[in-house]
Amino acid sequence: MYQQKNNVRVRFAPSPTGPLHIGGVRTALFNYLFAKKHGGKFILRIEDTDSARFVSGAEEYINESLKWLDLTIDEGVVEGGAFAPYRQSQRKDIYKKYADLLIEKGWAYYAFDTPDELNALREQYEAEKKTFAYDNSTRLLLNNSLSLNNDEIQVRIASGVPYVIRFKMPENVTVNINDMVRGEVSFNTSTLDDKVLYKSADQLPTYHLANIVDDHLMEITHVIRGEEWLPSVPLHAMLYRAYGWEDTMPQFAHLPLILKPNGKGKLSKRDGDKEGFPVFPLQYTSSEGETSAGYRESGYFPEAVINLLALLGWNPGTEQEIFTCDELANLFTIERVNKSGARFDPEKARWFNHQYLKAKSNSELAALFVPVLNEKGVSVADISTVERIVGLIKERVNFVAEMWEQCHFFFVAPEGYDEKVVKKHWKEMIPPFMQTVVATLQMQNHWEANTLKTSVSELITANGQSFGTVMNALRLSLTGGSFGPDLFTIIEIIGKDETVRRINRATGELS
RNA sequence: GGUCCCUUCGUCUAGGGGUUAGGACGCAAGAUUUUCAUUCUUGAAACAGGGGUUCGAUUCCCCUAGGGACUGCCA
Repeated sequence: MYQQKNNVRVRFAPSPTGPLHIGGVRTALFNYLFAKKHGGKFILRIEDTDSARFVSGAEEYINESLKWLDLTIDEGVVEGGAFAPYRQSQRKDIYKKYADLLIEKGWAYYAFDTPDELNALREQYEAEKKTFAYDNSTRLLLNNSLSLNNDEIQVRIASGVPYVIRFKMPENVTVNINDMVRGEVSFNTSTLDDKVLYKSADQLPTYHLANIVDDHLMEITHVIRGEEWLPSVPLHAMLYRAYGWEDTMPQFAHLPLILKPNGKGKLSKRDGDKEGFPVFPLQYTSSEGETSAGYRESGYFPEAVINLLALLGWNPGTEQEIFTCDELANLFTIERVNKSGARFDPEKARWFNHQYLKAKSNSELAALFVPVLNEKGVSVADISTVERIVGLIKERVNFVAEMWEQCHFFFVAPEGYDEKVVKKHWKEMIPPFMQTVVATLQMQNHWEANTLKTSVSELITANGQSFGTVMNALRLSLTGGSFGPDLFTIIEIIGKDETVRRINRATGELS
Protein backbone atom coordinates (compact mmCIF):
# COMPACT_ATOMS: atom_id res chain seq x y z
CA MET A 1 0.00 0.00 0.00
CA TYR A 2 1.81 3.10 1.13
CA GLN A 3 5.41 3.24 2.09
CA GLN A 4 6.21 4.16 5.61
CA LYS A 5 8.39 7.19 5.92
CA ASN A 6 10.85 7.60 8.68
CA ASN A 7 9.68 10.89 10.05
CA VAL A 8 5.97 11.01 9.93
CA ARG A 9 4.66 14.56 10.02
CA VAL A 10 0.92 15.15 9.84
CA ARG A 11 -1.07 18.27 10.26
CA PHE A 12 -4.52 19.25 11.32
CA ALA A 13 -5.37 22.41 9.41
CA PRO A 14 -8.65 23.98 10.47
CA SER A 15 -9.96 27.40 9.48
CA PRO A 16 -10.91 29.74 12.28
CA THR A 17 -14.34 30.42 10.83
CA GLY A 18 -16.37 29.23 13.79
CA PRO A 19 -16.44 26.44 16.34
CA LEU A 20 -14.67 23.23 15.45
CA HIS A 21 -17.21 20.69 14.26
CA ILE A 22 -17.22 17.12 15.55
CA GLY A 23 -16.15 15.92 12.11
CA GLY A 24 -13.16 18.21 12.33
CA VAL A 25 -12.38 16.83 15.74
CA ARG A 26 -12.34 13.34 14.31
CA THR A 27 -9.99 14.44 11.56
CA ALA A 28 -7.72 15.87 14.23
CA LEU A 29 -7.96 12.65 16.20
CA PHE A 30 -7.05 10.42 13.25
CA ASN A 31 -4.08 12.64 12.48
CA TYR A 32 -3.03 12.52 16.11
CA LEU A 33 -3.42 8.75 16.30
CA PHE A 34 -1.45 8.28 13.12
CA ALA A 35 1.36 10.49 14.37
CA LYS A 36 1.50 8.66 17.70
CA LYS A 37 1.44 5.28 16.05
CA HIS A 38 4.46 6.14 13.95
CA GLY A 39 6.30 8.20 16.50
CA GLY A 40 5.78 11.25 14.31
CA LYS A 41 4.75 14.83 14.76
CA PHE A 42 1.25 16.24 15.03
CA ILE A 43 1.13 19.77 13.71
CA LEU A 44 -1.62 22.34 14.08
CA ARG A 45 -1.71 24.84 11.26
CA ILE A 46 -4.26 27.63 11.26
CA GLU A 47 -5.61 28.22 7.77
CA ASP A 48 -6.92 31.74 8.10
CA THR A 49 -6.67 32.81 4.48
CA ASP A 50 -10.30 33.79 4.26
CA SER A 51 -10.42 37.22 5.79
CA ALA A 52 -14.13 37.51 5.06
CA ARG A 53 -15.11 34.50 7.12
CA PHE A 54 -12.64 34.98 9.93
CA VAL A 55 -14.21 34.69 13.37
CA SER A 56 -12.34 36.02 16.33
CA GLY A 57 -12.01 33.53 19.12
CA ALA A 58 -12.27 30.57 16.78
CA GLU A 59 -8.56 29.83 16.98
CA GLU A 60 -8.70 29.84 20.77
CA TYR A 61 -11.70 27.54 20.55
CA ILE A 62 -9.71 25.07 18.45
CA ASN A 63 -6.83 25.10 20.89
CA GLU A 64 -9.07 24.68 23.88
CA SER A 65 -10.95 21.82 22.25
CA LEU A 66 -7.80 19.88 21.42
CA LYS A 67 -6.52 20.53 24.90
CA TRP A 68 -9.72 19.27 26.50
CA LEU A 69 -9.45 16.09 24.46
CA ASP A 70 -5.78 15.81 25.36
CA LEU A 71 -4.69 15.77 21.74
CA THR A 72 -1.23 17.15 22.30
CA ILE A 73 0.15 19.35 19.57
CA ASP A 74 3.83 19.01 18.73
CA GLU A 75 4.13 22.09 16.56
CA GLY A 76 1.72 24.94 16.20
CA VAL A 77 1.00 28.60 16.74
CA VAL A 78 1.19 28.31 20.51
CA GLU A 79 3.74 25.52 20.69
CA GLY A 80 6.09 26.97 18.10
CA GLY A 81 8.38 24.80 16.01
CA ALA A 82 11.08 24.83 13.39
CA PHE A 83 8.64 25.69 10.62
CA ALA A 84 6.98 28.70 12.22
CA PRO A 85 4.89 30.64 11.69
CA TYR A 86 2.01 28.16 11.74
CA ARG A 87 -0.68 30.71 11.06
CA GLN A 88 -1.12 31.24 7.34
CA SER A 89 -1.98 34.91 7.59
CA GLN A 90 1.56 35.40 8.80
CA ARG A 91 3.05 33.67 5.78
CA LYS A 92 1.69 36.01 3.11
CA ASP A 93 5.06 36.80 1.56
CA ILE A 94 5.84 33.14 1.08
CA TYR A 95 2.67 32.51 -0.87
CA LYS A 96 3.07 35.55 -3.08
CA LYS A 97 6.51 34.36 -4.05
CA TYR A 98 5.25 30.90 -4.93
CA ALA A 99 2.29 32.27 -6.86
CA ASP A 100 4.64 34.40 -8.95
CA LEU A 101 6.84 31.40 -9.53
CA LEU A 102 3.92 29.59 -11.10
CA ILE A 103 3.31 32.55 -13.43
CA GLU A 104 6.94 32.52 -14.45
CA LYS A 105 6.80 28.84 -15.21
CA GLY A 106 3.65 29.28 -17.26
CA TRP A 107 1.50 27.19 -14.90
CA ALA A 108 -0.63 30.14 -13.89
CA TYR A 109 -1.95 33.39 -15.26
CA TYR A 110 -3.44 36.71 -14.23
CA ALA A 111 -7.20 37.07 -14.52
CA PHE A 112 -8.91 40.43 -14.38
CA ASP A 113 -12.52 39.30 -14.42
CA THR A 114 -14.48 40.78 -11.55
CA PRO A 115 -16.69 38.70 -9.27
CA ASP A 116 -19.71 40.49 -10.72
CA GLU A 117 -18.74 39.60 -14.25
CA LEU A 118 -18.24 35.99 -13.27
CA ASN A 119 -21.54 35.83 -11.43
CA ALA A 120 -23.32 37.27 -14.43
CA LEU A 121 -21.76 34.59 -16.57
CA ARG A 122 -22.80 31.86 -14.18
CA GLU A 123 -26.38 33.11 -14.25
CA GLN A 124 -26.35 33.39 -18.00
CA TYR A 125 -25.11 29.85 -18.36
CA GLU A 126 -27.61 28.60 -15.87
CA ALA A 127 -30.43 30.22 -17.81
CA GLU A 128 -29.33 28.07 -20.72
CA LYS A 129 -29.14 25.07 -18.43
CA LYS A 130 -25.40 24.95 -18.68
CA THR A 131 -22.74 25.27 -16.05
CA PHE A 132 -20.12 27.92 -16.37
CA ALA A 133 -16.57 26.90 -15.69
CA TYR A 134 -13.42 28.98 -15.94
CA ASP A 135 -11.47 26.37 -17.83
CA ASN A 136 -9.67 25.53 -21.03
CA SER A 137 -12.84 26.00 -23.04
CA THR A 138 -13.60 29.50 -21.76
CA ARG A 139 -10.37 31.08 -20.61
CA LEU A 140 -9.47 32.55 -23.96
CA LEU A 141 -12.82 34.32 -24.04
CA LEU A 142 -12.25 36.00 -20.68
CA ASN A 143 -10.03 38.80 -19.43
CA ASN A 144 -6.71 37.34 -18.51
CA SER A 145 -3.07 37.29 -19.38
CA LEU A 146 -3.70 34.41 -21.74
CA SER A 147 -6.31 36.19 -23.85
CA LEU A 148 -5.06 39.77 -23.69
CA ASN A 149 -2.03 41.08 -25.52
CA ASN A 150 1.07 41.98 -23.63
CA ASP A 151 0.64 45.75 -23.71
CA GLU A 152 -2.87 45.51 -22.41
CA ILE A 153 -1.76 43.28 -19.57
CA GLN A 154 1.03 45.66 -18.59
CA VAL A 155 -1.32 48.64 -18.67
CA ARG A 156 -3.82 46.94 -16.44
CA ILE A 157 -1.30 45.81 -13.92
CA ALA A 158 0.47 49.15 -13.89
CA SER A 159 -2.77 51.03 -13.36
CA GLY A 160 -3.70 48.82 -10.48
CA VAL A 161 -6.56 46.86 -11.97
CA PRO A 162 -7.18 44.04 -9.49
CA TYR A 163 -6.39 40.57 -10.63
CA VAL A 164 -6.37 37.05 -9.32
CA ILE A 165 -3.89 34.36 -10.20
CA ARG A 166 -5.44 31.27 -11.69
CA PHE A 167 -3.93 27.87 -12.23
CA LYS A 168 -3.70 26.95 -15.88
CA MET A 169 -5.05 23.44 -15.76
CA PRO A 170 -3.52 21.43 -18.56
CA GLU A 171 -5.71 19.43 -20.90
CA ASN A 172 -6.18 15.72 -21.00
CA VAL A 173 -3.78 14.63 -18.34
CA THR A 174 -4.80 11.60 -16.34
CA VAL A 175 -4.02 12.01 -12.67
CA ASN A 176 -3.84 8.82 -10.65
CA ILE A 177 -3.60 9.12 -6.92
CA ASN A 178 -3.21 6.28 -4.52
CA ASP A 179 -5.35 7.26 -1.60
CA MET A 180 -4.59 5.35 1.59
CA VAL A 181 -8.23 4.69 2.31
CA ARG A 182 -9.71 4.57 -1.17
CA GLY A 183 -6.99 3.02 -3.23
CA GLU A 184 -6.46 4.27 -6.75
CA VAL A 185 -8.48 7.36 -7.64
CA SER A 186 -8.36 8.66 -11.18
CA PHE A 187 -9.19 12.03 -12.78
CA ASN A 188 -8.79 13.63 -16.16
CA THR A 189 -7.67 17.25 -16.03
CA SER A 190 -9.95 18.19 -18.91
CA THR A 191 -12.89 18.04 -16.52
CA LEU A 192 -11.21 20.45 -14.13
CA ASP A 193 -11.34 24.22 -14.05
CA ASP A 194 -8.74 26.94 -13.52
CA LYS A 195 -8.90 27.49 -9.79
CA VAL A 196 -8.01 30.80 -8.24
CA LEU A 197 -4.77 30.45 -6.34
CA TYR A 198 -4.30 34.02 -5.25
CA LYS A 199 -7.14 36.37 -4.43
CA SER A 200 -7.33 40.04 -5.29
CA ALA A 201 -9.86 40.81 -2.60
CA ASP A 202 -7.57 40.25 0.35
CA GLN A 203 -4.21 39.64 -1.33
CA LEU A 204 -4.10 36.19 0.21
CA PRO A 205 -3.75 32.78 -1.35
CA THR A 206 -6.65 30.37 -1.53
CA TYR A 207 -6.62 27.12 0.35
CA HIS A 208 -5.16 25.24 -2.58
CA LEU A 209 -2.01 27.26 -2.94
CA ALA A 210 -1.35 27.86 0.76
CA ASN A 211 -2.00 24.24 1.53
CA ILE A 212 0.40 22.80 -1.00
CA VAL A 213 3.13 25.30 -0.28
CA ASP A 214 2.89 24.80 3.45
CA ASP A 215 2.64 21.04 3.32
CA HIS A 216 5.77 21.05 1.22
CA LEU A 217 7.67 23.59 3.32
CA MET A 218 6.62 21.96 6.58
CA GLU A 219 7.67 18.56 5.25
CA ILE A 220 4.27 17.00 5.77
CA THR A 221 4.37 13.31 4.92
CA HIS A 222 0.70 12.37 5.12
CA VAL A 223 -2.36 14.46 4.45
CA ILE A 224 -5.27 13.03 6.40
CA ARG A 225 -8.39 15.08 5.82
CA GLY A 226 -12.11 14.88 5.12
CA GLU A 227 -13.59 13.40 2.00
CA GLU A 228 -14.84 16.81 0.90
CA TRP A 229 -11.28 17.39 -0.35
CA LEU A 230 -11.20 14.43 -2.66
CA PRO A 231 -12.32 16.43 -5.71
CA SER A 232 -9.41 18.83 -5.11
CA VAL A 233 -6.82 16.10 -5.18
CA PRO A 234 -6.01 16.34 -8.91
CA LEU A 235 -5.50 20.10 -8.58
CA HIS A 236 -3.19 19.54 -5.65
CA ALA A 237 -1.32 16.82 -7.47
CA MET A 238 -0.88 19.12 -10.46
CA LEU A 239 0.44 21.85 -8.18
CA TYR A 240 3.05 19.48 -6.81
CA ARG A 241 3.95 18.66 -10.37
CA ALA A 242 4.11 22.34 -11.36
CA TYR A 243 6.50 23.08 -8.54
CA GLY A 244 8.55 20.00 -9.23
CA TRP A 245 7.80 18.56 -5.82
CA GLU A 246 6.22 15.34 -6.96
CA ASP A 247 8.86 13.14 -5.39
CA THR A 248 8.05 14.45 -1.93
CA MET A 249 4.32 14.76 -2.36
CA PRO A 250 2.56 13.56 0.79
CA GLN A 251 0.41 10.46 0.86
CA PHE A 252 -3.28 11.28 0.90
CA ALA A 253 -5.95 9.74 3.06
CA HIS A 254 -9.49 11.00 2.65
CA LEU A 255 -11.69 10.20 5.59
CA PRO A 256 -15.39 9.36 5.20
CA LEU A 257 -17.85 11.98 6.35
CA ILE A 258 -19.97 11.91 9.47
CA LEU A 259 -23.61 11.96 8.45
CA LYS A 260 -26.84 13.02 10.11
CA PRO A 261 -28.41 10.48 12.52
CA ASN A 262 -31.41 10.37 10.22
CA GLY A 263 -32.27 12.15 7.06
CA LYS A 264 -29.88 13.10 4.34
CA GLY A 265 -26.51 14.74 4.24
CA LYS A 266 -23.65 15.42 6.50
CA LEU A 267 -23.94 16.26 10.12
CA SER A 268 -24.69 19.90 10.74
CA LYS A 269 -25.21 22.23 13.63
CA ARG A 270 -28.97 22.06 13.15
CA ASP A 271 -29.10 18.32 13.73
CA GLY A 272 -27.68 18.73 17.17
CA ASP A 273 -30.24 21.34 18.12
CA LYS A 274 -33.05 19.19 16.81
CA GLU A 275 -32.03 15.83 18.24
CA GLY A 276 -30.54 17.13 21.42
CA PHE A 277 -26.94 16.07 21.12
CA PRO A 278 -23.82 18.20 20.80
CA VAL A 279 -22.15 18.74 17.46
CA PHE A 280 -19.31 20.73 18.97
CA PRO A 281 -16.68 19.69 21.48
CA LEU A 282 -17.17 22.78 23.60
CA GLN A 283 -20.18 24.95 24.11
CA TYR A 284 -20.09 27.87 21.72
CA THR A 285 -21.82 31.20 21.67
CA SER A 286 -21.74 33.03 18.39
CA SER A 287 -21.33 36.76 18.06
CA GLU A 288 -25.09 36.88 17.47
CA GLY A 289 -25.53 35.38 20.89
CA GLU A 290 -26.68 31.98 19.69
CA THR A 291 -25.43 29.17 21.89
CA SER A 292 -24.70 25.62 20.72
CA ALA A 293 -24.21 22.70 23.05
CA GLY A 294 -20.78 21.21 23.61
CA TYR A 295 -19.74 17.72 24.61
CA ARG A 296 -17.83 19.04 27.56
CA GLU A 297 -20.72 21.04 28.97
CA SER A 298 -23.17 18.22 28.25
CA GLY A 299 -21.24 16.05 30.63
CA TYR A 300 -19.28 13.85 28.27
CA PHE A 301 -15.87 12.71 29.40
CA PRO A 302 -13.13 13.57 26.92
CA GLU A 303 -12.00 9.93 26.86
CA ALA A 304 -15.52 8.90 25.89
CA VAL A 305 -15.61 11.43 23.06
CA ILE A 306 -12.26 10.21 21.78
CA ASN A 307 -13.49 6.64 21.95
CA LEU A 308 -16.77 7.19 20.18
CA LEU A 309 -15.20 9.32 17.48
CA ALA A 310 -12.46 6.79 16.84
CA LEU A 311 -15.05 4.12 16.15
CA LEU A 312 -16.90 6.30 13.67
CA GLY A 313 -15.30 5.20 10.44
CA TRP A 314 -12.60 3.02 11.92
CA ASN A 315 -12.35 -0.18 13.91
CA PRO A 316 -9.54 -2.52 14.86
CA GLY A 317 -11.25 -5.64 13.50
CA THR A 318 -11.78 -7.11 16.95
CA GLU A 319 -14.85 -7.01 19.15
CA GLN A 320 -13.30 -4.60 21.60
CA GLU A 321 -15.16 -1.30 21.77
CA ILE A 322 -13.70 0.52 24.73
CA PHE A 323 -10.21 1.87 24.27
CA THR A 324 -7.87 4.26 25.97
CA CYS A 325 -6.27 6.81 23.70
CA ASP A 326 -2.96 4.96 24.00
CA GLU A 327 -4.58 1.73 22.90
CA LEU A 328 -6.09 3.51 19.94
CA ALA A 329 -2.74 4.97 18.97
CA ASN A 330 -1.27 1.48 19.05
CA LEU A 331 -4.01 -0.16 17.07
CA PHE A 332 -4.71 2.60 14.58
CA THR A 333 -4.03 2.04 10.90
CA ILE A 334 -5.34 4.04 7.98
CA GLU A 335 -5.99 0.79 6.12
CA ARG A 336 -8.78 -0.02 8.54
CA VAL A 337 -10.56 3.28 7.95
CA ASN A 338 -13.89 2.75 6.19
CA LYS A 339 -14.71 4.20 2.84
CA SER A 340 -18.34 5.01 3.43
CA GLY A 341 -19.83 7.77 5.52
CA ALA A 342 -21.08 6.97 8.99
CA ARG A 343 -24.31 8.19 10.47
CA PHE A 344 -23.83 9.63 13.90
CA ASP A 345 -25.72 7.71 16.59
CA PRO A 346 -26.50 9.92 19.60
CA GLU A 347 -27.77 6.91 21.54
CA LYS A 348 -24.52 5.07 21.23
CA ALA A 349 -22.62 8.22 22.12
CA ARG A 350 -24.46 8.25 25.43
CA TRP A 351 -23.68 4.57 25.90
CA PHE A 352 -20.00 5.27 25.53
CA ASN A 353 -20.19 7.90 28.20
CA HIS A 354 -22.04 5.47 30.43
CA GLN A 355 -19.21 2.99 30.07
CA TYR A 356 -16.65 5.56 31.11
CA LEU A 357 -18.77 6.83 33.96
CA LYS A 358 -19.23 3.33 35.36
CA ALA A 359 -15.53 2.74 35.19
CA LYS A 360 -14.69 5.78 37.27
CA SER A 361 -13.98 5.42 40.98
CA ASN A 362 -16.55 6.57 43.50
CA SER A 363 -14.26 9.25 44.82
CA GLU A 364 -13.64 10.60 41.35
CA LEU A 365 -17.37 10.73 40.65
CA ALA A 366 -18.14 12.20 44.04
CA ALA A 367 -15.74 15.04 43.36
CA LEU A 368 -17.52 15.72 40.09
CA PHE A 369 -20.90 15.47 41.75
CA VAL A 370 -20.25 17.91 44.60
CA PRO A 371 -20.71 20.99 42.41
CA VAL A 372 -24.07 19.62 41.28
CA LEU A 373 -25.07 19.11 44.89
CA ASN A 374 -24.01 22.63 45.79
CA GLU A 375 -26.07 23.93 42.93
CA LYS A 376 -29.06 22.12 44.38
CA GLY A 377 -28.44 23.78 47.69
CA VAL A 378 -26.90 20.77 49.38
CA SER A 379 -23.75 21.47 51.29
CA VAL A 380 -21.50 18.47 51.60
CA ALA A 381 -20.12 17.82 55.03
CA ASP A 382 -19.16 14.22 54.57
CA ILE A 383 -17.65 13.31 51.22
CA SER A 384 -17.46 9.60 52.06
CA THR A 385 -21.26 9.42 52.16
CA VAL A 386 -21.42 11.08 48.75
CA GLU A 387 -18.92 8.53 47.49
CA ARG A 388 -21.06 5.72 48.79
CA ILE A 389 -24.24 7.13 47.27
CA VAL A 390 -22.55 7.72 43.95
CA GLY A 391 -21.38 4.12 43.98
CA LEU A 392 -24.98 2.98 44.44
CA ILE A 393 -26.30 4.84 41.43
CA LYS A 394 -23.53 5.10 38.88
CA GLU A 395 -24.77 2.03 37.00
CA ARG A 396 -28.01 3.77 36.20
CA VAL A 397 -26.89 7.07 34.71
CA ASN A 398 -25.04 8.20 31.62
CA PHE A 399 -23.92 11.57 32.95
CA VAL A 400 -22.86 13.04 36.25
CA ALA A 401 -25.64 15.57 35.93
CA GLU A 402 -28.20 12.77 35.84
CA MET A 403 -27.14 11.55 39.25
CA TRP A 404 -29.22 14.08 41.12
CA GLU A 405 -32.53 12.72 39.93
CA GLN A 406 -31.41 9.24 40.90
CA CYS A 407 -30.35 10.12 44.41
CA HIS A 408 -31.85 13.42 45.53
CA PHE A 409 -33.76 11.63 48.26
CA PHE A 410 -30.52 10.87 50.05
CA PHE A 411 -30.05 14.59 50.54
CA VAL A 412 -33.50 16.13 50.71
CA ALA A 413 -36.92 14.84 51.72
CA PRO A 414 -39.34 14.18 48.84
CA GLU A 415 -41.36 17.20 47.83
CA GLY A 416 -44.28 15.18 46.61
CA TYR A 417 -45.41 11.64 46.02
CA ASP A 418 -45.78 9.86 42.71
CA GLU A 419 -49.51 9.51 42.27
CA LYS A 420 -49.41 6.27 40.38
CA VAL A 421 -47.45 4.66 43.16
CA VAL A 422 -49.79 6.11 45.76
CA LYS A 423 -52.73 4.60 43.97
CA LYS A 424 -51.11 1.24 43.61
CA HIS A 425 -49.40 0.72 46.95
CA TRP A 426 -50.76 3.16 49.53
CA LYS A 427 -53.50 0.84 50.75
CA GLU A 428 -55.81 1.55 53.65
CA MET A 429 -53.89 -0.58 56.09
CA ILE A 430 -50.65 1.20 55.32
CA PRO A 431 -50.91 4.25 57.61
CA PRO A 432 -51.62 2.26 60.76
CA PHE A 433 -49.02 -0.34 59.84
CA MET A 434 -46.45 2.38 59.25
CA GLN A 435 -46.79 3.28 62.91
CA THR A 436 -45.60 -0.15 63.89
CA VAL A 437 -42.78 0.11 61.38
CA VAL A 438 -41.73 3.40 62.93
CA ALA A 439 -41.88 1.84 66.38
CA THR A 440 -39.70 -1.04 65.25
CA LEU A 441 -37.19 1.26 63.62
CA GLN A 442 -36.98 3.43 66.70
CA MET A 443 -36.05 0.46 68.79
CA GLN A 444 -33.09 -0.35 66.55
CA ASN A 445 -29.74 0.34 68.06
CA HIS A 446 -27.75 -1.27 65.30
CA TRP A 447 -28.54 1.00 62.34
CA GLU A 448 -27.31 -1.07 59.44
CA ALA A 449 -29.08 -2.16 56.26
CA ASN A 450 -29.05 -5.92 56.83
CA THR A 451 -30.18 -5.71 60.42
CA LEU A 452 -32.91 -3.28 59.47
CA LYS A 453 -34.04 -5.53 56.70
CA THR A 454 -34.31 -8.49 59.03
CA SER A 455 -36.33 -6.57 61.59
CA VAL A 456 -38.73 -5.04 59.14
CA SER A 457 -39.16 -8.30 57.23
CA GLU A 458 -40.00 -10.11 60.44
CA LEU A 459 -42.50 -7.42 61.31
CA ILE A 460 -44.20 -7.71 57.94
CA THR A 461 -44.39 -11.47 58.15
CA ALA A 462 -45.61 -11.43 61.75
CA ASN A 463 -48.44 -9.08 60.80
CA GLY A 464 -49.38 -11.00 57.70
CA GLN A 465 -48.80 -8.02 55.47
CA SER A 466 -47.89 -8.09 51.80
CA PHE A 467 -44.16 -7.65 51.49
CA GLY A 468 -44.37 -5.88 48.16
CA THR A 469 -47.03 -3.43 49.21
CA VAL A 470 -45.32 -2.45 52.43
CA MET A 471 -41.93 -2.13 50.80
CA ASN A 472 -43.30 0.02 48.03
CA ALA A 473 -45.22 2.21 50.42
CA LEU A 474 -42.14 2.59 52.55
CA ARG A 475 -40.08 3.49 49.49
CA LEU A 476 -42.73 5.96 48.45
CA SER A 477 -42.68 7.74 51.76
CA LEU A 478 -38.90 7.93 51.81
CA THR A 479 -38.16 8.78 48.18
CA GLY A 480 -41.44 10.04 46.79
CA GLY A 481 -41.28 7.51 44.00
CA SER A 482 -40.77 3.90 43.08
CA PHE A 483 -37.22 3.69 42.00
CA GLY A 484 -33.75 3.72 43.45
CA PRO A 485 -31.24 1.46 45.13
CA ASP A 486 -31.88 -1.00 47.90
CA LEU A 487 -34.39 0.49 50.32
CA PHE A 488 -32.62 -0.51 53.52
CA THR A 489 -29.40 0.99 52.29
CA ILE A 490 -31.30 4.22 51.74
CA ILE A 491 -32.70 3.96 55.26
CA GLU A 492 -29.27 3.31 56.67
CA ILE A 493 -27.76 6.31 54.93
CA ILE A 494 -30.44 8.88 55.66
CA GLY A 495 -30.51 7.81 59.31
CA LYS A 496 -33.08 7.03 61.94
CA ASP A 497 -34.42 10.51 62.61
CA GLU A 498 -34.90 11.40 58.99
CA THR A 499 -36.46 8.03 58.19
CA VAL A 500 -38.99 8.35 60.97
CA ARG A 501 -39.72 11.95 60.06
CA ARG A 502 -40.38 11.06 56.41
CA ILE A 503 -42.62 8.11 57.25
CA ASN A 504 -44.65 10.23 59.64
CA ARG A 505 -44.96 12.99 57.11
CA ALA A 506 -46.10 10.63 54.36
CA THR A 507 -48.59 9.01 56.70
CA GLY A 508 -49.97 12.41 57.57
CA GLU A 509 -50.13 13.74 54.04
CA LEU A 510 -51.42 10.65 52.25
CA SER A 511 -54.16 9.55 54.66
C1' G B 1 -26.36 18.90 -15.08
C1' G B 2 -20.90 17.52 -14.76
C1' U B 3 -16.75 15.13 -11.99
C1' C B 4 -15.40 11.91 -8.20
C1' C B 5 -16.52 8.70 -4.02
C1' C B 6 -19.65 5.16 -1.51
C1' U B 7 -23.49 0.79 -0.73
C1' U B 8 -23.72 -6.00 5.01
C1' C B 9 -29.37 -5.88 10.44
C1' G B 10 -32.97 0.71 12.01
C1' U B 11 -27.67 2.60 13.35
C1' C B 12 -22.04 1.67 13.96
C1' U B 13 -19.65 -2.41 11.94
C1' A B 14 -16.80 -7.74 11.32
C1' G B 15 -16.29 -11.00 7.43
C1' G B 16 -15.03 -12.31 2.49
C1' G B 17 -15.55 -17.26 -3.50
C1' G B 18 -18.41 -22.74 -0.06
C1' U B 19 -20.06 -19.26 7.17
C1' U B 20 -26.07 -21.37 11.13
C1' A B 21 -23.22 -13.99 7.73
C1' G B 22 -20.37 -12.45 13.86
C1' G B 23 -20.33 -8.25 17.48
C1' A B 24 -22.12 -3.49 19.52
C1' C B 25 -26.09 0.41 20.18
C1' G B 26 -31.22 0.48 20.20
C1' C B 27 -35.67 -2.69 20.49
C1' A B 28 -38.51 -7.12 22.49
C1' A B 29 -39.02 -11.32 25.86
C1' G B 30 -37.46 -14.13 30.07
C1' A B 31 -34.57 -14.67 34.70
C1' U B 32 -32.89 -12.02 39.17
C1' U B 33 -34.90 -8.03 42.45
C1' U B 34 -38.91 -4.81 47.67
C1' U B 35 -39.18 -0.65 43.20
C1' C B 36 -36.59 1.44 39.09
C1' A B 37 -32.21 0.51 36.92
C1' U B 38 -28.08 -2.77 36.60
C1' U B 39 -26.74 -7.72 35.46
C1' C B 40 -27.55 -12.41 32.90
C1' U B 41 -30.04 -15.32 29.04
C1' U B 42 -32.82 -15.38 24.70
C1' G B 43 -35.12 -13.20 20.39
C1' A B 44 -36.46 -10.20 16.04
C1' A B 45 -33.29 -7.71 12.57
C1' A B 46 -28.82 -7.20 6.93
C1' C B 47 -25.40 -8.76 2.16
C1' A B 48 -29.82 -2.48 -2.81
C1' G B 49 -31.45 -4.72 -7.80
C1' G B 50 -30.04 -6.99 -12.52
C1' G B 51 -26.47 -9.22 -15.46
C1' G B 52 -21.93 -11.77 -15.93
C1' U B 53 -17.18 -14.86 -14.24
C1' U B 54 -17.34 -19.56 -11.52
C1' C B 55 -18.88 -26.15 -9.86
C1' G B 56 -20.34 -22.27 -6.40
C1' A B 57 -21.12 -15.34 -5.32
C1' U B 58 -22.90 -11.56 -0.10
C1' U B 59 -17.58 -11.62 -1.49
C1' C B 60 -14.61 -10.58 -8.16
C1' C B 61 -16.33 -7.67 -12.85
C1' C B 62 -20.13 -4.67 -15.42
C1' C B 63 -24.72 -2.05 -15.48
C1' U B 64 -28.80 0.17 -12.92
C1' A B 65 -30.67 2.34 -8.65
C1' G B 66 -29.82 4.90 -4.21
C1' G B 67 -26.72 7.92 -1.12
C1' G B 68 -22.71 11.49 -0.52
C1' A B 69 -19.01 15.20 -1.68
C1' C B 70 -17.33 18.83 -4.95
C1' U B 71 -18.67 22.14 -8.84
C1' G B 72 -16.84 30.17 -5.08
C1' C B 73 -11.54 35.68 -5.41
C1' C B 74 -14.82 29.37 1.22
C1' A B 75 -12.09 26.09 3.53
